[in-house]
Amino acid sequence: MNLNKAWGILKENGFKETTKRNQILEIFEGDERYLTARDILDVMQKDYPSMSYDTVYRNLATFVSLDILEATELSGEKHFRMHCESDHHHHHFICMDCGKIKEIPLCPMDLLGAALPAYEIDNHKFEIYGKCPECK
Amino acid sequence: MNLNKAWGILKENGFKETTKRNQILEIFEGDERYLTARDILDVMQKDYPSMSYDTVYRNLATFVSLDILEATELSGEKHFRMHCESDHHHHHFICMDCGKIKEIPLCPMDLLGAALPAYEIDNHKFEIYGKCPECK
DNA sequence: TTTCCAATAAGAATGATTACGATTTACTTT
DNA sequence: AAAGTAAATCGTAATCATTCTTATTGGAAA
Repeated sequence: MNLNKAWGILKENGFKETTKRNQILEIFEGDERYLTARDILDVMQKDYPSMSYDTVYRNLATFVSLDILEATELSGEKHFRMHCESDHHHHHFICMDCGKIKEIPLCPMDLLGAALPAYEIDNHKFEIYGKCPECK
Repeated sequence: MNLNKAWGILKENGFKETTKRNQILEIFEGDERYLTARDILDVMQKDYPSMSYDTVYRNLATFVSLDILEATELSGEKHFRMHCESDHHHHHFICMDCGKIKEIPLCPMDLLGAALPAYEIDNHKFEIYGKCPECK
């Protein structure tokens, strides 16, 4: 996901182009790690000392709802990153040192198939945690 | 996991037998759902109006560290339940309505095998969320 | 340019969790 | 059984992430 595509989605859905919104997206475009709301605020406040948490959280929620960002909960805190470009469903290895991810092309749900008849499956989470080759 | 086994582990590790601790364990023994710290406190305060959060959280952390309870984070809150009896590694389907679980006997990590060479894998999470047959 | 409504700022509120000094309790030793 | 000791608990306050509220600002349409 890049800035242009993100703005396309936002415009399609009637969201206004604001400087704050743009800078939040720029931060994510330039960082492949999972970031917290605080991470974003810290960067933003260098340029906008009056930046508020509310603006960060509100926009992060907007971006996630439009599939511009993807979110996961790591050690009790919500983390965000640009939504993957790859069009097919996949999962992530997450480096707990640097926060970078590696795509895992397969999904365990494929194998489960009809292993859970009578169950309504709404969602699933599969994540692998550890250290990437660079951090090891 | 039952009360006796839990107390065996606790005694082995030098923990004292207290009434509060015992009642927390009894609650988990009698409930197969994932419960929050608040759930525990609410039940306990009927018998012990002075019960404090500190006691709940401290004991939950103790129990998890001794593998008496297992924990997971559901919609931003830590949830706990008795550690499964089954000796082999498995995962869970979790009903988001009633909180009950169903064991999934297979683990996606088996398939990944050597798909992540050079990566240090410390941990993984695989959970399926939805509605169980009773709640559907 | 003016107007309208979304977007933001500022700060208070909330909810979960942790921390801490004072007190009580369980277990050990006498 | 009584006393000693360290663990466990209480009561309360602090902290952290997140959300809410109200007034103000800013983007874009008329």
